Formats: sequence, C-alpha cells, structure tokens
Amino acid sequence: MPNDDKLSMIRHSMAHVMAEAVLEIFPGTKIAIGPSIENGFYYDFDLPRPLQDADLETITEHMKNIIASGVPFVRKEVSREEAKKLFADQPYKLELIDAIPENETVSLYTQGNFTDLCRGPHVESTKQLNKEAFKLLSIAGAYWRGKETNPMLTRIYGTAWTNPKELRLYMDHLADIEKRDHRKLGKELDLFSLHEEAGPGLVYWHPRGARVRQAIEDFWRGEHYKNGYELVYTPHVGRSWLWETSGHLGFYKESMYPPMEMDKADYYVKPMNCPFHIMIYKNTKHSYRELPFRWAELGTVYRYEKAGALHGLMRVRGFTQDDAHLFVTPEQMDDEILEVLRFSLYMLHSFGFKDVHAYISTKPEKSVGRVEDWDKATEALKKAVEKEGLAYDIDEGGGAFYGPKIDLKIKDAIGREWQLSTVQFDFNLPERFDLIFVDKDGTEKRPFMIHRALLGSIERFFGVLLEHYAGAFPPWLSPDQIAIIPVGESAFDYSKELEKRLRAEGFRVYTDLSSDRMNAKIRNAQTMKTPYMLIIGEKEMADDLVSVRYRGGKQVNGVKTADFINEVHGVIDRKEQI
RNA sequence: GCCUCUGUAGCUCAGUCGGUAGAGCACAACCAUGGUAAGGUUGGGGUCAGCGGUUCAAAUCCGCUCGGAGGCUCCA
Repeated sequence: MPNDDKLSMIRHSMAHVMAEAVLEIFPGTKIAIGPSIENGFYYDFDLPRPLQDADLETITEHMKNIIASGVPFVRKEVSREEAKKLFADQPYKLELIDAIPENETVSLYTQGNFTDLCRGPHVESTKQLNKEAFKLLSIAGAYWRGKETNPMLTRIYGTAWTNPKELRLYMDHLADIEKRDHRKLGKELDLFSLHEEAGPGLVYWHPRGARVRQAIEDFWRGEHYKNGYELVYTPHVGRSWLWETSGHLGFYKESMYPPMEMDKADYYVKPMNCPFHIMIYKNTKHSYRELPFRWAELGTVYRYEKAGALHGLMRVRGFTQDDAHLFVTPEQMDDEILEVLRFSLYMLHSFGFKDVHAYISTKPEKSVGRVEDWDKATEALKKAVEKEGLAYDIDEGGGAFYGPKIDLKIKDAIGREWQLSTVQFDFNLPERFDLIFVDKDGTEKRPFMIHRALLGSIERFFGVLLEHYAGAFPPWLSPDQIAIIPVGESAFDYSKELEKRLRAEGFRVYTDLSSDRMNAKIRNAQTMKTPYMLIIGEKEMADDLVSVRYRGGKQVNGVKTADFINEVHGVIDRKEQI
C-alpha cells in the first residue's frame, strides 16, 4: 500500500479519535465532518462553549488514552433509516445522510464508544496509531459546509505521522516557515511596512526594500526591451466610460475602490491596466505590418480585498503588476505565446526559481468569443507548454470568461508552491473596444489580445523571494552588497575612500563608522544578511588589500582589492547566490 | 464579513491575588580605539489600542469599538 494512503488513513482515524475525545469531554457536542488533509486532519464541532488553547491539551490526553486502549475500527453498513435513528441528535450528520446518493451504501465506523458516519477506510485498530506522533495545532472557525450563510463551527486542526521522528521533522518545517515569514523578515531587515491607520493593505517600501525593488525593476525593464517590448505609462484613474466599455463596472465592481466625482463625472482608480493600453492602441489605425505590439508597464492598481483576506505583501489592496498586453494577428498567436512562455521561464530562472509547473485553464460554460478561437488558443497554449518541456495540468473549464490561460507555479526553497506568472487570452476586450487592424487584403480584422504578468505583482513576488531566500538575497538583489568595517578609527578615512571606489563600480556599499566595536559591526552586518563584509585595518591599508568575510561565515584575508571587485562583478552579472 | 486567539516603550516581551508600570535590544550623551557575531556608564522614551462600566482603587474584572494573527476548498 502506498505510504500516502496509509498516512491518510492514520490521519482520518486520528480525526475520529479526536471526535471521541471531544465527546467525552464535552457531552452534547454536535459533530460535523472530520477528514484527513495534507499533513494532518481536522474535525468540525458545534461545541457547548468556545474552546481555548488549554483545551487542546486535555483533548490530547484523552486521545492518548483512547489510542493506548487499542480498540479496533469496525465498519458496518446500515440502511438510511437505521443511520438516521442512530444520529437522531446529530443534525449535521442527518444532513449528510440525506446528501448521500441513493445508489451508495451508508457505512459506519466504530471505535470504542464512538460511532461516526463515514465512508472510510480506516486503520484496523488504534494500535496502528502512534500516540507520540500526533499534535493538535490550532482552533479555527469554519462555516458548516463552507458556506458563509451557514453556522460557524469550531474546527480543530491536528497533524499526525507514523512515528515521532516524522512528527518532529514536520514541526521543524513549521518552525522554518515561521522563520521565513516575509512579514517578520520585512521588519527585521527594515524592508517595508504597512500602516493600519493610513489604510490597510497598502505597502510602504523603505529605502532598503526599495533598493531590492529597484534591482528587480531595472532587470525587468532591460529584459523587456531585449525581448521586443515597448514600455508605456498610463494614468491611475479613468472615467466611468472606460470601465463601462471594458465591462469592469458590470463584472468587477465589488473589487473596485468606489468612484470619485469630479466635473459631474465618476472617476475610478484602476484595478487593471488593460483598458489603458487599449486606449493607446485605439489612438490610431493599425496595419498588420505593425503587429505584434508588445506593451509593458509596471502598473500600479488598486483593488478592494476583504479585510480578512489581507496578508502581508501576499494579498494587498494596492500593488504593482508587471503587466503587458500583446496585440497580435491570428497568424502570430502561436509564436507569441511560445515567446511569452520562454520569457517567463527565463525571468523565473533568473530569480532562482528552477522548479516550475504549468496549469492550463480551458473554456468555462459561460464565456464569450467563438469556439474555434478558444480551441485554437488553448491548443497554442498546450503546444507552447509542451515545447518548453514543462509539466502541466489541465484545469477543465477553469479559464476566465474571456479566454483560456496558462498559470505558472514555482516551488520555493522549502517546497511550497506559489503562483506567479499568468498568460491569458482575451476575446472580450478587443470586441468591446472594437479593436481592428487592416490586413494584407485591405479588410479590417480583429486582433487577438494577450494579457500577461511574469512576476505577477511586485509586492507578492518580493514576498515570495524574501521567503524563498529567507532574507539572504543573492548579491545582485541584496539591499546592501558590501559592508566596509574599519578595524579602528585610524582606518575610517581609508574606508570612506574605498567605499567611493566600490560605489563607482556600481556596488551598493556602506561603511560602518559608528562607535561600535568591530565585533558588533560584523554582527550587525551579519544580522542584516549583507553578503560581503570587508574588514579594513593596517594590513589592508598598506597593500591595497581587503579581508573578505562572506555572509556564510567563510573568511579570506589579504585579497587584492581589484580581484575582489572582479569577483563581485562576476557574481552579480551571473546572478549567483553566495 | 464570520469563528478562535490576541493588543503593555520604536522592536521582542515580563507584569503574581486589582494597590495608578518593568527588562533586553534600539536611540542619545560620555568613556573606551578595537583584527572576525553584542565593550562600559548614564539618560530620554508609556493616556498599558480606544470608549464606557464595576470598585476606595483597573494594564489587570465586565461590556462595546478599533486593530493584529490563524482559519473559514479539499464534501459522511
């Protein structure tokens, strides 16, 4: 039996054991559902009183006793009527029984004093559960069956493994995730802040964070020019006409900031950049000879996200998309898609993300555009993904109403997936804005439009990068690349001269002239995760040398300054991590 | 929005039984001038998130409001 199945049986069985423990402690509890999930399990309860963290310990103790008692899990198939009689005082279970399709059997699982409505499978006995290999993690609220209008139940999350060592590894993993939390690192490394009183979900980039962002954006712009894009700038607000025409006021209004009135017209802050790029296209009549247009913009947009959905840099209300729109003839579609995908992968690789997975979303039931265009576009997406040798999944019917798309997800340093790039066809906006080009034969035709974002949003991308590198950016991105640390005051002047020299090389460098002792200066540079520390004293001053202390702790003394400069240039040019 | 937890100095946190606030870091001044992860001394800094209540007395107990964190898809 595959290990995963065994683990999920263990976890599902743990959920039942937890439910038994909760019923022992809180008689009268109404139980809902308790599946196994990735890394663990949960169970939803309707409890007589709110739970506190201390309750988890009590429940854990009861669970350990149940496990120690070594009782079997017994399956029994019953009629609907029997099941309903059995669960007469369990309203959630009754609802579930009614939801079981007629042609399916109703089964029960019993262990000890606890019987649950359950499809199974389970382990044979609680003997197969390890009472030292599980942990209850948290208490949360969850709507019954996930619907906002339903009552809120209390959910207890737990994790379970086959042995204590696996549990410990998983707990270490959780601690690692916590250590890498971009909100924590953002504060520690003085990169950015959010200010509730000034508006939730709006990001303030501090100088050190701005340097990283600058490095990202400079690279991004340069690569766009190299790849045949033009950069454009567009306004942040637009009159209601624009959003009515684009359809945003019809489909997207809840996600938009409310309008501002001026000169008897309503202006909306932009939630997307597309209509603006379209206005540039519409400014004049275009020939097939001019296409494709590839217009990119680091476009800052604002969207209303529910307060509870906001999360650090990952989910914000104001953010900058690395957006571009391609206006192409139908003949150009295949090549352009392939190029966009190639470009995307190149960008992701440059930032250190090597593990990429693609998701292709196809036509949903409700959609605009001709079926043959959808088919052609979807085919183009698949072809491109296959040509690049990417692993992919198809999300049937998961496309937007206006066109199919490819999303790229990357895996970070600790295996978590993040969606960054997206490439979307749009059959809707060219229609709505009546976009045309004049073809070879002199007739007017409709161009295809492709939306794409390679990094997604700069904010989110920055957050992912920060967690991926746990704050230790590779030198080409690092806020400070070099810290100059004079051994004593006699080396201050020389150090300042060295700083000038390194600055002229284009490095981000500072000299620590504080009254701290050298040890403290090293410590400070180290905690800020500065890649290179140059220790400057008598010896170095005498022979134009530097002593290099690398972030990793490695130390190389007596390096010729010119050699050090070459080394760092090389690392930065190749975008290496040290 | 809803559920649970939570809000004390710029940051990380302590504050017992209700008796009107503490530490470390950071910051400032002074001393110390140093060779690979925190030198020393002194000092400034708080409407204990806000409002209301109970009490002789509230950071502490109660209520409301405003934040923050986790969760609210994975269908017995």
